Amino acid sequence: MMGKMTGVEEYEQIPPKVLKIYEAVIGLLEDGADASGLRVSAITQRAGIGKGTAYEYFDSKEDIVACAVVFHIRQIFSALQRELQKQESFEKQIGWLLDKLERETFDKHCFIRFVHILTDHSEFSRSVRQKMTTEPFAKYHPVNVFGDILKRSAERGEIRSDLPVEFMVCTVFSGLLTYMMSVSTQECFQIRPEELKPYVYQQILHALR
Amino acid sequence: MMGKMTGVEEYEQIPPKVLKIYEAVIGLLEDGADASGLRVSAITQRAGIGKGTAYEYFDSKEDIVACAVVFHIRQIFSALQRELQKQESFEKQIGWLLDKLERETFDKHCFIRFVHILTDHSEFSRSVRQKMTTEPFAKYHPVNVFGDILKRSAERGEIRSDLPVEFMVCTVFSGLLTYMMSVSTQECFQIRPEELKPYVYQQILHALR
Amino acid sequence: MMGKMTGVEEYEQIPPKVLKIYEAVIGLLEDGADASGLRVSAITQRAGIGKGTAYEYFDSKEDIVACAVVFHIRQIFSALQRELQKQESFEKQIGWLLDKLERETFDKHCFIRFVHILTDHSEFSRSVRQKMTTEPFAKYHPVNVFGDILKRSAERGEIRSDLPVEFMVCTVFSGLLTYMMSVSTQECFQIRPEELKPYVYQQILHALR
Amino acid sequence: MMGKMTGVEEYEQIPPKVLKIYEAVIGLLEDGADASGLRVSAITQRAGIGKGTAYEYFDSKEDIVACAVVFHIRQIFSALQRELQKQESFEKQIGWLLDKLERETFDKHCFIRFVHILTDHSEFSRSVRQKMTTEPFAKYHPVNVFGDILKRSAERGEIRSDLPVEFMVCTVFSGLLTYMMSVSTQECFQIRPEELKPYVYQQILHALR
DNA sequence: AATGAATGAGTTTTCATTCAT
DNA sequence: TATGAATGAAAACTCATTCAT
Repeated sequence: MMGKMTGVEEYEQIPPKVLKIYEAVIGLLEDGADASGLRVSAITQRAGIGKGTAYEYFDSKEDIVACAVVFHIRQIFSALQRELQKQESFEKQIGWLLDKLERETFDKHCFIRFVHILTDHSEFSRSVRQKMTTEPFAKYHPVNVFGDILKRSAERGEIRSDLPVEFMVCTVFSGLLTYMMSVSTQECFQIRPEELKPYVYQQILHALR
Repeated sequence: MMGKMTGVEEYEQIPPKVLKIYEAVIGLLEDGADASGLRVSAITQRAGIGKGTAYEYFDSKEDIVACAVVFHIRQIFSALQRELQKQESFEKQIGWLLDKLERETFDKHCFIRFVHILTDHSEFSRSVRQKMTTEPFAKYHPVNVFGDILKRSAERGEIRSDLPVEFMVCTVFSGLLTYMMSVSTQECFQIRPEELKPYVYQQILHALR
Repeated sequence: MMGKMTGVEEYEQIPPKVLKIYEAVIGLLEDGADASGLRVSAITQRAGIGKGTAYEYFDSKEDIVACAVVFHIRQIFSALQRELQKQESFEKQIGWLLDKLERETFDKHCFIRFVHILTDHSEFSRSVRQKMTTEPFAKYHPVNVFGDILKRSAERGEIRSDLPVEFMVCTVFSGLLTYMMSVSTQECFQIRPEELKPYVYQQILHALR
Repeated sequence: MMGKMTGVEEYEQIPPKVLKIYEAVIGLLEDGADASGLRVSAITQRAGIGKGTAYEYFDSKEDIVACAVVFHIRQIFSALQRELQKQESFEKQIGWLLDKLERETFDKHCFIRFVHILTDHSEFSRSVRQKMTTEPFAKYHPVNVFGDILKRSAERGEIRSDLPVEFMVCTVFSGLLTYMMSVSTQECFQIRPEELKPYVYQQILHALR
């Protein structure tokens, strides 16, 4: 092989063993491990490959995890993009998003992970953020995915067009976050996600229309 | 000494060496380390104490870090509570908060860390959440601190009172977090926090009034 | 205080805290700890004294344990000596011994410990053996205790007098050992101590009469 | 590698590095260390392997030592079994044993170690005893090795057959141990092993015929 | 004389990384 | 290319001993 993985290769260019590694990392993260606590042996064992093989494709453990997370975020958001584009109106897009986040724990975790990566200042997050600015990732960057949706909705006149698109992205994020925080905090204060969903829905639409 | 530290002792009951440990942990986290990557030797060195001393007060490294984080969150939010109560109106409280988060990196990190702990599902966060539900922590629990503020504002008629207080807490949190995300996302699209601040301010007030 | 304990002081000269230490060590050994695995904190805690206090009386942990074991062996065998001397005949002495070892787990362990110390070649056993040759321990040395009994029995004509007393001591030891081994090995082959006792009794008497 | 070592694998299935570890442990024990005082670094250094390698095959230091001791006991006693079976009569077997124990310090230590393990009640001995009851160890279990010898002798009419075989095993063991004790007790009363040997020989035969 | 908090040297143990196969 | 046994540097953790009180 020529060079090592960067995490921003096109899907087709990713060797099958690397895909297995990515799946293993994400699986372990879903199971509650945290990024810096992952062990290479756990990853390769779950991936069903030899430990040495991981080092054929990556330079270090940190690299493995960062690439896997970048890959995962891209997968989820590119799928999200396709699905969102199928919805007819902005209202339906927001509704579909909230339903999706209610149904798919996997996507919810990915979204939360993305927010963490955007906000914290650990070395790990910094390196993931750096990878996410590299082409060809940019078009799947969550900020761009939502930005596109919003731009088109504004063009169609479904939402106001006097606000900078970046502000509107923040509004959507903030709404989704509110919703997901409420799910995670059910332990400490009692609201059920179903009750909250319509509030959030209204809040986002109200702010942008 | 009787038992080991739990992280929810009253400030006066915390031995001086333990305070040094807490300060060291927080200092290292502010410097960009992430919770599970901290080394006991780094902590005790920074605290200026012997390595064994840490184990006089705590059972394991995980415990040290979890207690320090719990202590820190409590310190920041109890101070925040005092300050917020000095503000005359809800509007001024939100304004003061945004200003504070812009000024004080320290508080900003604490806030972000708290939201991460509230939302992710790692073993570490779970243990911190568990500690935060233990008395006498509860009255400084961020959710309660903001809950109180919101309840009083609703009573004074400054904000609507038809929404569950928990939802309003989430709204405030996610608004603040969105603001803080903008700092990290400057890399990928250009919004400056100063520009976003008034928008977030409006959005929070708008959603709650 | 002048010098540190040697383990061969007369009972009256042993300070109360040292007696507590000895009891704690023996108690821990009875509970299944092995000599080199004992911890000073466990000993002083069980003794109900401060950790530093142990070092007022002893130079090191090894010293504490060796002195305690020497003390214990002496206590048990000096008590044994007194009791044996009350028995009228050699036959009754052997019978009483076997009954005692069946009843008193404590004494049994002491006896086994003594045999271990006589036979193994660890640094610890060497140091205990060395202490046991120091006056005023000698008169309670198990070999002498049994030697005296046997000499008197020979003088009274109860047992043969053509054998060196050392050989006869070995015969008694060997018989007792057979009995105690059978108790310990009940796990792997099925004999009950009660069944074996008469065999052992006969074996010893038979060999010496 | 699948699972960790248990100490009862067949000789051929034991990886070479594990054999080196076993040899190192036994060597260190022969040199006077006691089981719980062994250091992993001393073991691996003597074995000529990396420290981490020991943990590829075992879970803990305790495990390493227990497995090594079990292995050693089995080796010695299976060799002993072969040799004893070559002797024509029970008399010759006992004679050969005493000569062997006089000559071979190595075997003597193994024998003593075995008796200690059989009789004391430390956690370590308990775990070794437990391993020794596991197949395929059982057929080399010292009690069985001697039990077989005695059963055959009884069948050939060389020794009495009215005694339980287990009791006879204990008699042989305690006779041999008594002999070995004399070496250690030379310090306190003067019997030389050579003088004692014929006496022990007679005593064992006498008790069993 | 008695204490026990503090220590750090010395352990055990882990695990990313290498490299011979 | 793929492997996983072997490694050792670095980490967590222990605990005998000291010493200020």
